[in-house]
Amino acid sequence: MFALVDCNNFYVSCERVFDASLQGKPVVVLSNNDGCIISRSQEAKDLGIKMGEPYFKRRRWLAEQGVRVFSSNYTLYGDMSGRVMEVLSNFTPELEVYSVDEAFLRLDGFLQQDLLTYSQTIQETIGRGLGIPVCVGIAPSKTLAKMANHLAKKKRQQSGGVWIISTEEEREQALKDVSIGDVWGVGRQYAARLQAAGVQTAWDLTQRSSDWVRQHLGGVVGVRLLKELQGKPCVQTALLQDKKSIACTRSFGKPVQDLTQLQEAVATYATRAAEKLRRQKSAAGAVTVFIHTSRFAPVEQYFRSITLELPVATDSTLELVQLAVDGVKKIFRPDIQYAKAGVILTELVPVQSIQADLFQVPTVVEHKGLMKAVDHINQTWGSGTVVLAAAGGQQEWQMLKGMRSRRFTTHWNDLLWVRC
DNA sequence: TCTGGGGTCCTAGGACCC
DNA sequence: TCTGGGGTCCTAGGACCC
Repeated sequence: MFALVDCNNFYVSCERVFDASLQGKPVVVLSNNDGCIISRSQEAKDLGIKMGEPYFKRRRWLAEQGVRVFSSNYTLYGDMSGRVMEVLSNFTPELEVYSVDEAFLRLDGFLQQDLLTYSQTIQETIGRGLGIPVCVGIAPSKTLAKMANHLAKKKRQQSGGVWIISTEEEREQALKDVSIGDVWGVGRQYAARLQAAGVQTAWDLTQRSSDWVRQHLGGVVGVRLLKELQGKPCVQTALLQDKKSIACTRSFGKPVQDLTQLQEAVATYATRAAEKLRRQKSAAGAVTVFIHTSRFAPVEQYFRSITLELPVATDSTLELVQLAVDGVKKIFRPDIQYAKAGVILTELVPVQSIQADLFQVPTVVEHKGLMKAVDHINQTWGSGTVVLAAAGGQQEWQMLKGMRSRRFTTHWNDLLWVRC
């Protein structure tokens, strides 16, 4: 059996841990740059606020309703996520962290009744220890465990936040209770196509033949989904593995026209991406840089990107920043109002197995000591304590995040501020 | 005025090889 | 009239997830 443990309204719940006055109130957390609403407390959902709504459209209304609004504080959420996962790891020999707020636990050899009390213990332990409410779904496959978790949330009153699918009858009932668009792996496009073909619920899908599903649902992906719904596990999630690409992309706080400013932004993003790269002990063989206008603005649209290959893979911030800055110069066109830029590192390889050049010391080696020192300083004193001059000083393009809470658990100076 | 960011996998088709 | 068989690699695009 698999359990899926999923934190409720995760970002809002994190904010509530550090501010008791948020309990019982409508609260929302915004995406980067204060763009969209991406986490809502139950009270906010009850007010009719939708996932992904642009903040600016709702701003005044939210204020009128007394909704508490936060810019996103990913440093805090990431740290809280790590603590939740550590607690969960005590409950299973096999924990698969699936996303920032959810994880699969392998639970073999339990009786039905034991599963229920075990789930409640998990809920209580995380609730008491960390102040984060969670729901638990349990079933014989990951897709069904996702479905069970969905039902646990949907029928919170009845379920207490735990839902178990173990018997044939329970499986059939669950499949009939969940519409096809709510199935894990069925997005908007497929949902529309399936509904048009007469498939309304998960149960309807399981009544179709394997060949039919293969034709109508993305080939082998659909067939795997079908088996999972039948209770035969075959979906592998392997998110604990190293990333195959690493990106840092951001919208600007206000439009940018100036090449120097674009280069500063891109240098900053390349620095962040390089930090992530070194954390997983990889080196990049190629760097992609892009810049573009706002697709919502009624101006001439301009989308450009360039991919630069490295002769020898590297994890050096110095080299990656240089490449990114050179790249943006090549695709830059003046008189354009840029809204967003990004850096994507690809062709990642383990730093141990870099294909070296015969006549040159790889920068992975040459800059190793420097990078180690920089990472150490930034980890100890907070990211951004030391940066390259190429990242600029004023950073006028910085995204908006005026309503961010303090990074209570990770930043020494943020904590000090609270104490003072 | 103001609309996020970061990933994965699969498929089809083209180019190329023997 | 009739024009093989088997394979790899790469890329773009489309779908999905949180």
